[in-house]
Amino acid sequence: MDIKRLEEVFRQHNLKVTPQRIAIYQELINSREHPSAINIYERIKAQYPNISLDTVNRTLLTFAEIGLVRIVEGRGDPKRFDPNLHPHHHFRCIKCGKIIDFYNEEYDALDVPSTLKDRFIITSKRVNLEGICDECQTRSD
Amino acid sequence: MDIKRLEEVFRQHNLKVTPQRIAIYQELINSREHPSAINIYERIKAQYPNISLDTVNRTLLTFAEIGLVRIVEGRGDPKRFDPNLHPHHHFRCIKCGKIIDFYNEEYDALDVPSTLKDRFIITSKRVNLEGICDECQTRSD
DNA sequence: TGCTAATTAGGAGTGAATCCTATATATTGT
DNA sequence: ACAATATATAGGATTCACTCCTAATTAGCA
Repeated sequence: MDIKRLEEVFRQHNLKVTPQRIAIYQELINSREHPSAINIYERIKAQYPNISLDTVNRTLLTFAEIGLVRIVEGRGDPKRFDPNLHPHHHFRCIKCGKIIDFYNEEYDALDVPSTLKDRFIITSKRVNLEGICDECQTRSD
Repeated sequence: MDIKRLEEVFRQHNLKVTPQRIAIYQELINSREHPSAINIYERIKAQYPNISLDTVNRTLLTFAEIGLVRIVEGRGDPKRFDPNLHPHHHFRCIKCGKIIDFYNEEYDALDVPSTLKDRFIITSKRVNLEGICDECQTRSD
């Protein structure tokens, strides 16, 4: 998504186009590792030394609300954010915490059981894999 | 799992059989809502007024390590615990946070893509659904 | 029953996220 | 271009969920 389009999305949701918002989004799409708010905050300080962590956090949550990013599913540690809106799934390494996107049409096509579909509004369906990544397998610790 | 069997599991892992450990496990299996450490702590205080939150937390993490419970996947809020070791999946309500177990053989039988199987050791595979539960749909808020 | 290592209680400390409020800024109308 | 105003931000205080530390206790064994 280019900046023009991003500004459009902001305006569609009555959000002002601020340099902080744009910088935060750019930092997010330029990183492949599903960063946390603090990751983003640390990196963005080079460009905006006075930016506050609260702004980064608030902005990322706003992005999640308007569907511009997703909060990655995990186990209670710092929230991590994902700007990839294409259907995909995650593998998470239980040793180093690395999260890897993967695509799989069989997973995308899974049906939701009708007992659930009848009772709940389903907004998201993801397959989450966990295990030990290649690097952590060879690392001697 | 009855107490006899539980004590056996503790001993198998060289964990001492303490009344706190037993009470925490019982509290967990007696609740259907995937409670957090603080939930358990609050409830158990009726029985053990002096139990410390640290004990509850530490114990639950120990249980997770030996595979007696699972930490539920979520989005960075307090960790929640699940004593159900049968293959199952979760629906989570994005409004009230309720988590509902469901069983589905198609989901259980999903293959892991070989590109991942070759590279990583897979220890867990879960389908996570999200949406709005029946109660939150009718609730007027 | 006494010994020893594991466990616990309670309080201090930490890290992430949120709240508060005065200041600054993006947008709208003129 | 400028003023008005509603939003957003910075920075600090606060809250929340753990996690660490240490002295006292206790389970399990000899």
